[in-house]
Amino acid sequence: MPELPEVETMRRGILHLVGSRIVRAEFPRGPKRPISTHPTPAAIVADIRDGRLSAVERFGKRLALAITFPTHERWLVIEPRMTGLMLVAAPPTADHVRLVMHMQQAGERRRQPLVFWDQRGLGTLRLVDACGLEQVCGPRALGPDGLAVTPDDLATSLGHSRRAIKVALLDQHAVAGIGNIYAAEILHRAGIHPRVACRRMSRRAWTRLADTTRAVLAEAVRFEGSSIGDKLYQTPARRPGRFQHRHRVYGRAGQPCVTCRSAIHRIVQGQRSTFFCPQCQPRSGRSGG
DNA sequence: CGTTCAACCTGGGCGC
DNA sequence: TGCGCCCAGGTTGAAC
Repeated sequence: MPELPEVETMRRGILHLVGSRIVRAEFPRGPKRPISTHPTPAAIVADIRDGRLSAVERFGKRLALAITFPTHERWLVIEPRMTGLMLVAAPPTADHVRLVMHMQQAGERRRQPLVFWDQRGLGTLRLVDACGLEQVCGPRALGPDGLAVTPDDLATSLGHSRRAIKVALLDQHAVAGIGNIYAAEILHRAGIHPRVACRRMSRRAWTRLADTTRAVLAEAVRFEGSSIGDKLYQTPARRPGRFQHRHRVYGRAGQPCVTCRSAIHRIVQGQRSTFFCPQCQPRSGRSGG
């Protein structure tokens, strides 16, 4: 579920814990199968204990918690994948709680749990040093962040690609943070057909796409992400996001386009659903407004 | 280079 | 009620 806006909302929702100490951490017994971690859960628990949360960063769809000690620093890199959530409120179910960090602010007695919850368990946790962070979240691993991507970034990395633009937008090496929902919403607002080959994109189209990408993602952050059918995704305080009310194409196959009233189409690209309006998103150029 | 498929998982919705 | 199937916001690696 979580794409850039959802992960950014997670980041903001736990920022108030910066400065607090990890008194204790645990991987609960509940889940049937363990999630993927590196190193082992036991090693992570031992290595983050008594560390101080000194920063919360986001790299594309990944969250990175800086944990500092008197002598060194570690980063806990969290990849929520489909159903992972960071929570400071009571989790939806007890049996999908993957990691609990008991946080304590300096001079306070009260402990506050910071939870990673993941129903499907496809999420991953990695505890790395600064060098490891570079490998996992640095520019060799991820392209420019979706909130800051420029026309030049896109034209340079994708301008010669034969891939369909929708598929390319999901490539985290090209732009970091876009997933299936926002790829559809961005292309609709930019008036670009999802099957257009990257190499056929004009300079104007790259500009429109980069500008729209930043705008849509920033707006989705303001609305705290998308909670489809109020199901899984919620903010750390367990509020649903509100950007789903502004979706124009995602999940709307057969329904009228909000701008031109013609029916939204659903196709499959790279084994994933793509939603678009054939009227507003012509294969070449731009028809209407 | 690019595409396709399977795999990793749980759970909701649907048709029968 | 139950079963089988399809679907889902992501990523990876192997095969072609």
